[in-house]
Amino acid sequence: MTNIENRGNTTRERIVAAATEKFADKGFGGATVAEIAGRAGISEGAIYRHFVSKDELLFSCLEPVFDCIAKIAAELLPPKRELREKELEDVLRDGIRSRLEMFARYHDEFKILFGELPHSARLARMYFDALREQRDDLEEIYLWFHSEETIRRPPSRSAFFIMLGQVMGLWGMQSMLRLVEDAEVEPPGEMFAIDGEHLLEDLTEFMMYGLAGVSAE
Amino acid sequence: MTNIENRGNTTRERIVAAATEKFADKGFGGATVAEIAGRAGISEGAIYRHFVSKDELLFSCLEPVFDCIAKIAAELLPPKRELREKELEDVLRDGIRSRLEMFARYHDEFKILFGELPHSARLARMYFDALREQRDDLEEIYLWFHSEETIRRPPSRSAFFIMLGQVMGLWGMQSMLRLVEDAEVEPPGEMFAIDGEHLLEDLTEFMMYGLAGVSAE
Amino acid sequence: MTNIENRGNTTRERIVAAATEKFADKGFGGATVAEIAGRAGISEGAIYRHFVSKDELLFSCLEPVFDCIAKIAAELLPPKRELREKELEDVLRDGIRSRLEMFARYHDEFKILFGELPHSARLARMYFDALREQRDDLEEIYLWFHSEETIRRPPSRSAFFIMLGQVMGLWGMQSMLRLVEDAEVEPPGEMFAIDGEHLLEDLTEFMMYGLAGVSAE
Amino acid sequence: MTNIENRGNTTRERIVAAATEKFADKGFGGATVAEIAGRAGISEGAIYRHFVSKDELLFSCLEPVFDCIAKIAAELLPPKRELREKELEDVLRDGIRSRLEMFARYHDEFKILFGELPHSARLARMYFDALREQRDDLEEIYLWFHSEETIRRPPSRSAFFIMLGQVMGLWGMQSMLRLVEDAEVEPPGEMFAIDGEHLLEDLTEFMMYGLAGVSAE
DNA sequence: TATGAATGAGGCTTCATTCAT
DNA sequence: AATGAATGAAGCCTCATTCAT
Repeated sequence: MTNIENRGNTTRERIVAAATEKFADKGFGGATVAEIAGRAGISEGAIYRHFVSKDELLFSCLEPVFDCIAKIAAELLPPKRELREKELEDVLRDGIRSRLEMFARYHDEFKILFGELPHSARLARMYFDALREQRDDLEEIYLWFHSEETIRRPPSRSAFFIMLGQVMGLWGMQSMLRLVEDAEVEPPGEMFAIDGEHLLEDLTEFMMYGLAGVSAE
Repeated sequence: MTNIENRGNTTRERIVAAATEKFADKGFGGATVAEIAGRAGISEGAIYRHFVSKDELLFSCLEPVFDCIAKIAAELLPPKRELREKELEDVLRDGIRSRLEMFARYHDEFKILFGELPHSARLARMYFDALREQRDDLEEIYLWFHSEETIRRPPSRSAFFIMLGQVMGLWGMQSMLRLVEDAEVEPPGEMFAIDGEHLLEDLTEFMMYGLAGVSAE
Repeated sequence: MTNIENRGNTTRERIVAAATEKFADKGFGGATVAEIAGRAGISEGAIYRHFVSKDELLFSCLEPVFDCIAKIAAELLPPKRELREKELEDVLRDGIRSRLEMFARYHDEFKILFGELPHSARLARMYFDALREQRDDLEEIYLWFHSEETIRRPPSRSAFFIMLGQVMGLWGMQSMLRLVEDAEVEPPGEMFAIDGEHLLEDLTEFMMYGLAGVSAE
Repeated sequence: MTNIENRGNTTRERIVAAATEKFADKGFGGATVAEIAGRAGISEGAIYRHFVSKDELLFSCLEPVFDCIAKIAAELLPPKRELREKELEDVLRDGIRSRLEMFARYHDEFKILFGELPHSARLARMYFDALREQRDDLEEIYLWFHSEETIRRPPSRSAFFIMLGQVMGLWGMQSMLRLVEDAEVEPPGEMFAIDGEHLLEDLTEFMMYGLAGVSAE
């Protein structure tokens, strides 16, 4: 357990770091303000000098995720302009990689987000707002590759929804992996002995050609 | 909100029904014994004649899911014997359908399970145990279709993990859909206006051929 | 643990036997009606057909003790009439023996009584009433032996109080012994390896001559 | 009822004082945390900043008794070194007096201790441990006076057990007296109209020479 | 700013007692 | 008479939040 002090110089940053850790570990309801304060190395009351309530602290913890989701979406745009020079496979690989990296980097934050999402209308609203933006970028890319005849079918109604499902699947894999890594539970056999780089390749291939497909050429 | 009395005749069943509803709605920690009792139409203390603790009540709520997961795995076996007569596409479609149905039928239960999984070692262990069994069946099917040359590649280390990811993705889609349906939040545009039957077809197609692949023949 | 059914044929007697056992073991407050019912082999509700409340059950358990205290006092009387033919030592020995037997026979009951006495005015009143009767008998005996010049000093104000103290001491010894015998705790060395018959003799001698005294003759 | 604030300046001390009072009055199980808090003039929850549980509070209340028992035992030692210059009678009188004072000073604490002893293995163990130490000191004194021929008989197996009984008897007398003094019950006649100084003398005499004995000289 | 004791509402659980069967 | 499910009051304990220092 690294010294939490490294993660931020200001008291406020230390509190957010401690809270993120605890919320991820025990859930929002399961973590207590007292233990967050303890982890941050300050007193219980001091937290309320920086955050008006435990709820506000939660949203402060999640700020980075929403920023990150927005940034990821933004990253899709620039390539779009150079799309001519790119293969779908590379775009897919980059998208998967950046999302896996995002989930790894902000694992605690996403764990909190997806954990509380179902019980907080406000959070759900925020998340869906972030989603909306991505969809539009996604559509542009989709249509481009369809016009290039790399993607065979025009975007069905389900298309973007399926892509969302793919991202959720990515999260599911990541979090299962972490659950096992954290050694809290016995892993179910060699199923979880996954090598990151191979996974990325296999995933890209799967999303390109499925289980049974081959390249059209 | 339907009358909960319909869901079971015995008090015990009514309690489980009420608890499942509340746990799904607010999370295990967020739901109180008092409100479960209220929903079940009995007094708080009465719950403890039927369940030794709130924890035991949680596990009683989840029993159906574990039974169901086991049953789903079992369902894979019989088709396996008739595999010769079946196309991979049909097997895939059936698998997706049965999982979507499972997630729909036991939506509350899975919501509880996946919500508590990260914070309960015991639950995680139970879930992973259930997973292990499925993997073996999956492998047999995979190998069969590979020997038939329908599936192009031998099972990589990632293969079953990716399949797990696909199932998690299915759950992610379902729960997002429900979140929106429950009208607690504004849906993010027409992205969620999904028709079940089309989704099933599109998903099957996607898992068969990916975004860019075509049939080998 | 002997079958409690032996201790009484009627349901009421079985309840009293079970309650006495449980009250002695866990205290009045610590024992629950449910476990008493369980031990008696009947249902919880059935107890209330025989006793109006847990309190009444307590007093029913203690009836035998009060009867016994009265009987012990009565036993002192007959010897008094034959006092001429008896030595003080024998009277003492008999008195000690009968009390040790009483404490052994009604150990549970006395444990309950002395346990609740300090917290129940009603119980205290009942006990003191029983005490009063004994005092009068005691005085008669005391005076007789004093007139015989076996007891050297006229009864001081403290005399009967000291005798009461001796009886309490007897109870203290008995209950300590039982506590150790019940093997719930490590006995403090060989201090508790006591032989009943020797104890009786030693006690009689102690009460006759103290640590340092000798017979006057 | 004196203002409890006098008994300690710190909140913790006030809580212990209030708890001791309540536990003595109603027993450990009978006293509620709420009424202890009320008596201490603080809120219920505040108690848990100072004590981890009601149980721990109990042991904190009893600390003084165990300290005192140890001290009493220690006090026996110094006189032992000056035993040559002392009469057994003085040693007895001092021993009785110090115990009566101990029981008076820590009356509530001993009431709690002897009340819970039969139902708490942990407490019983602690008490017996304290007893063990005393026994060794007692033996030394006993043997000394026996070698001096003041005590007539070599220590029988029962000897120390009888001494324990005497101490229990002392406690019995004290607590009966207090029960009556507290005016909760009608005293059983003049039996309890005891004068402390006379009692001490009479007890010393009784323990020296019993009912019938005289000095050997 | 920071502390940490204190609050008070509320959570889980127990249990004497009642009541329909 | 008996059952045992149900009640409801109360007990122990937790914790977000406040406040005097």
